[in-house]
Amino acid sequence: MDVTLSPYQNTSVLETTSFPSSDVKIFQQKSYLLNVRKHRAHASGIRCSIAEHGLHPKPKPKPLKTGGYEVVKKEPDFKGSSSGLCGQIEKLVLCKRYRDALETFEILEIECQYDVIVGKSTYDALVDACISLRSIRGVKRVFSYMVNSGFEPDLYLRNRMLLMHVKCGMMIDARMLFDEMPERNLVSWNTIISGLVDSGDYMDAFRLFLIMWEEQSEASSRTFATMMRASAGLETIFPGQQLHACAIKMDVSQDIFVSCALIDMYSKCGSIEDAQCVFDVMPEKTTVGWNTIIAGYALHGYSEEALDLYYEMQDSGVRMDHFTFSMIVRICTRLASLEHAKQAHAGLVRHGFGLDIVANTALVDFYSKWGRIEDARHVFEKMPLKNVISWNALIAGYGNHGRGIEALELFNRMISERMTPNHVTFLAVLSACSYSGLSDQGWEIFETMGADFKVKPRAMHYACMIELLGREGLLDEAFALIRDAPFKPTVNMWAALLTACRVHKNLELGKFAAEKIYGMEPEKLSNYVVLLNIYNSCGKREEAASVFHTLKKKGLRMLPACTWIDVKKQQHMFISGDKSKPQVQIIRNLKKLMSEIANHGYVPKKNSLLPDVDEREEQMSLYHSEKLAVSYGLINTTNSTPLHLVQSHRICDDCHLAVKLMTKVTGRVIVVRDASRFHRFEDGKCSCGDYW
DNA sequence: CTAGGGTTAG
Repeated sequence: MDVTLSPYQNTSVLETTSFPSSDVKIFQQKSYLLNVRKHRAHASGIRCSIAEHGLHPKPKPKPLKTGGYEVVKKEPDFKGSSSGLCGQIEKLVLCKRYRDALETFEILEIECQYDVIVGKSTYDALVDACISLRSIRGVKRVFSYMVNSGFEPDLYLRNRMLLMHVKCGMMIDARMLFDEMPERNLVSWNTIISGLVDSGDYMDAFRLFLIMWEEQSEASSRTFATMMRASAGLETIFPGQQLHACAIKMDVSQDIFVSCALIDMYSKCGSIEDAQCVFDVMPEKTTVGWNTIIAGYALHGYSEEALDLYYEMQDSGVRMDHFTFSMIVRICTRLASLEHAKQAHAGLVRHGFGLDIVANTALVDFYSKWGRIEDARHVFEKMPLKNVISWNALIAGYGNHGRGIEALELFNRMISERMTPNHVTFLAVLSACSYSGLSDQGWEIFETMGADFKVKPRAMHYACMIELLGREGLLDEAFALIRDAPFKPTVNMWAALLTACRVHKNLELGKFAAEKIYGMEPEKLSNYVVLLNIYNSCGKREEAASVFHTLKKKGLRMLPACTWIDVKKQQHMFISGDKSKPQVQIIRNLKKLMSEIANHGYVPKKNSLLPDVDEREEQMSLYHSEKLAVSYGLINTTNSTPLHLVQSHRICDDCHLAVKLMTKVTGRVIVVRDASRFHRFEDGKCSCGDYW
């Protein structure tokens, strides 16, 4: 069967299902929103209908930040020698030369002590400089100068000082400043609340909001936009709904910022339907609005729909920005869609975002995940600015391609370029060592990362080391690492051990690991299958029957194994065991291929010891979805085209061997993303080093 | 009088 992918189909198995679609819940939310809309229509009848016809007045343009930095008349710097320094600072800030501005301030500070009275407009400029540079040192110096020189700030300047602390993440000082303010206005409240949200203290944000609501009984659209972010952070829909209702009562729900924040809140709290409703009634669909709803669909695993929305956005004539392209590249990464990604890459450059760090990092990730590590490298080297995420993406790319030496070289280059590695960097480096069998280097890094780089090994780093040991067949050592870990072993650690047991055929320890995993994630289908297969392999019929019984009782259903392949910009899905008529040509070609690879040493492998997918029929392996997909891809593309497959399950031993040899006889590159990792097959070899 | 708000990458 060769189906063009229809909406939702590709998401059922592959994507996360963290948002169970409880019909009742959605129904309630929809009716809630319906009421909300009625309420709004009632509250502002005429405006509403104007809005729905797209005639809603545009929001006022933001006033430009230029001007307003004139020297304060009554308080110029009065010691002759330093006069002009303040004016200089203000001018430097206007030219965005923030570092120079702070340096000039330092001169003023050291040479004139507190004799120079710095005016309000200069402080204002210094606040901008500190915020732009995120300079904690700068904040402390500017603030202490103000206090020590006896300058008495007014409410405006106090708010600016508060903002300066908030934006630099100095929330303890900001809280003190806020508490000590002789008077506060709405701006003060909004500023401190947005700081709390930025630092992830969503509950505190709500507490302060409630105090503000009761004490001042006021709030603006800005307050709601910020509070929606707090609700989104809580990932619970109820508070957000309450705020939505308040926003409607205050007649700010149509505000462009509030609308976007609402879309984001609803999608992050699990209701893409409500997010869509808010998007539908947005008076003016801005770039950010589109971006937010696209991000929402992507978050829920509806990658196809997200891509459709992106093309709709394109047609609507709205300007696309670096946010848009970054997201689209990431969506393409999940869809394995080289064509769409290439177009997005072109669009990115055409629209003038070719230097954007986030979008380029997404591209590095895309190219390296889809077997084009040289392209990833090219994008990376052309980036004028790189951050730790960019480095991590490329290092992980080399690791996944089984090119550990290059990954280590990059890591060293990163250190020499004074980029600080983080825990993700070490994950990439350690797994690169593991994939390439660089066990000495891996151990050295694992043992020194805490002391040398202040990154304590976490569970995932342990899992990497367990895999490293597992590859070498050192199962007892791997088990010891789990037992002696300074924290409770995680599922990932046991899973790494289980993989090692599967590859090295250690049933006893494998059974132990599988039981542990089963105990920790009793709702996950694949764990039942693994356990079931292991019991069957051990001949433990009774245990197997009991697992099967529990599975039935919980209503979990075995899903068929699926593979998707991109051919000529279309995605096609194949299901294991499908023998329907349109397959005839695919099967014929497959049989021909199988006999060809037999000449290169192919011997069918028996069912692997612990497959992820239930296999009841012995001779079914010819009909495995990955073989069907490869056969289809080979028939329908030209000789040099690489094939890209995504599949719901871990590739089996037999398919892995078969695909390896197929790349040898056909000269193709075949890239497979399976449930556990990435395989790049070329010339009879696989990047995973035959361990997965 | 000024100031405070929404979306992206490993």
